[in-house]
Amino acid sequence: MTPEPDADTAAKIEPRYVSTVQVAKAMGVSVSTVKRWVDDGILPAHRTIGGHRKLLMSDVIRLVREGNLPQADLSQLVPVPTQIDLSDPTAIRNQLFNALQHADAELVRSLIQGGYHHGYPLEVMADQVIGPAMHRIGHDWETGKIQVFQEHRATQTVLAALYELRLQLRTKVTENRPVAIGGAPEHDHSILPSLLAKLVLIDNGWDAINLGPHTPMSAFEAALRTCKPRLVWLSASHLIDQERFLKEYADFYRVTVDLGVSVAIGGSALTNEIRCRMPCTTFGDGLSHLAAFARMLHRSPPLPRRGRPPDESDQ
Amino acid sequence: MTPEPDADTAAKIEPRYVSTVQVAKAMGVSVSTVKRWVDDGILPAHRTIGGHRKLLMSDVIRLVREGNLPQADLSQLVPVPTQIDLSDPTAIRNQLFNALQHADAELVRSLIQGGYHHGYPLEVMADQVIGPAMHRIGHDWETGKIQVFQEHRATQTVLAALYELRLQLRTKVTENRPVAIGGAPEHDHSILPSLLAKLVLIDNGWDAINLGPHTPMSAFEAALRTCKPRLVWLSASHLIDQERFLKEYADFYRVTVDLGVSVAIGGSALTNEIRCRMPCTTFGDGLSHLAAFARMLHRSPPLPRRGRPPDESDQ
DNA sequence: GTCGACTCGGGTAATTCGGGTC
DNA sequence: AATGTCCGAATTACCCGAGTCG
Repeated sequence: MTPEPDADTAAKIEPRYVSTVQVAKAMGVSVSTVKRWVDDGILPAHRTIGGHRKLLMSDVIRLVREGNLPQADLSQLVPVPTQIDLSDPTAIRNQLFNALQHADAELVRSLIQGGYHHGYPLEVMADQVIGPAMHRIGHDWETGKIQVFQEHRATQTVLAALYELRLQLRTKVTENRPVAIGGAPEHDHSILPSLLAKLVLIDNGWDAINLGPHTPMSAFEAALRTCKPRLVWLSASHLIDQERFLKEYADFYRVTVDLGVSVAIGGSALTNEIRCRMPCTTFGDGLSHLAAFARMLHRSPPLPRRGRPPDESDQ
Repeated sequence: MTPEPDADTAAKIEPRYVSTVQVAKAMGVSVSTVKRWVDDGILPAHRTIGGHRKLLMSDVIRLVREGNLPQADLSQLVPVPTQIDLSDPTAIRNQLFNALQHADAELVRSLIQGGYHHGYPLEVMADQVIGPAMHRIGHDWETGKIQVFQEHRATQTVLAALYELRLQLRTKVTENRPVAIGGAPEHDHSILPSLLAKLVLIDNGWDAINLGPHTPMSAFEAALRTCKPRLVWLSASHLIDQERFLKEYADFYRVTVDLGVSVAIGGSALTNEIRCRMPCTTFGDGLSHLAAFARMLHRSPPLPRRGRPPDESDQ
């Protein structure tokens, strides 16, 4: 894995270098083999001062094409077999929107995975690419520009691409990943926001359990007691009965305080009016907030449980 | 305590490539035979620079399932870490149920993929393993034995495993695959049945488009006209307003007849009483029916369109 | 400056290749 | 005609202490 391509700024990407291990995995051979190929001059490589090999992606691609490994898993290295523009999130978003309109699943996959592997953090992909594209799809549907089935098909296409991307996230070897639980509230049947939240958390070193859409607050509460998470996310895109939701949420939040669990809420359904009535640890307009909060929390000790002073043995 | 997950979480990259010896062992033939098959073009393979053959797993799976080789056990190729019993679907189902109860995602993945690669067709896995296991989860939830969130978590776990399995299906060459479209009707929010139908169709050589849950019949109709499928599947697990559904379905069915599209319906919500009132090309109690019907249809010419004799220019 | 993760070497063991033969 | 087996040579994979990276 690349040693943390930090997530603050993601707008500038240079010619991308990869390590021997990455190439080995992509081509299905061992690291020793890649090193030997480099040493034998088959595969050009630059060296760092300390002697580490740094391979230019284009060189790897060339070897893969000239050699006979066309279907090597270059999705980790070369997201784009065709010509797509990854220069900035807005460009990706527009291409994604078009690809979704034309139901080009292959292109959707390339754009989402390409953007991620190109260096954009997952939360940026979610907030600035996938979210807006899907929102525009939804808008065009409401205004009659596209049909219902196209919206459904687009959702399914993105879903498939995201589950494929999930397999490529950097799952750090460091065990003891803190647990997070989340989902969408009752009567909210949107799938993507909560799945994206899960992926973002996984990408940030968490062990995220997604309860999926249409999950009543009572179920969150039960999951809380069973799974002992440090964080709960709630992604609300549609609310049927606001008052009832707020009431149940209030009960739920009391439990999280008792258990010392942080609560992160978000979603387009949470208007200013509503969020003012929702106590929580953090609110975010997008998954970038969630990611930042999760990173912060990951380095902090658990919240103290109410009614019990912090134990000396903590920390 | 935690249900004892496997030693180190399988953060390892799925071996997309396998060697000739691995294939030979899995298929019960000798290495030379595999090499000859590769050289004769029967089995596609790529070579490393040094000349070693690297076989793509999906190619192997495809060969095994097309040419019906005896006792090919591809589960040897799939890393099955723990000792699991693949001897018969019932055993897998029970293990799957337990794994879902304990939220052992890794084991769920191994069971589903292991069963498929062990030789059970996808429709068998769906009808005799996944379906019953999820049904039992649902039953235990209704009777209060397990909690809501466990049911949700189980669904999400299976979902992830299925999307991963999807990448291993014989999605080989783009050889004029006939198009199928399907989904769940309005107010039916179950995800798995329709996804399983999609996977079964893909595995049987179709190009399946899943519109997902909660899709109104009008959307099916629009998709029909746009995508020109040869087959439509409708998976109904929950019906809110039966009469309205039947009425809208009747309208929809008329369109399918006009367009010469076959209609396959199924799902636990379609009781005898209801199905008697639903005209369709075929009804199935499970995906085995759908698979058989799809295979039959794949070898047949398209249905004639009503009111117009088959045109020579039809493709 | 500490630290964990990654990479480099190089040596050795294990696979795989190709061809020829049963 | 199709497989299975045996061989030396070439290729690849595994191992591990030391050094590098961020």
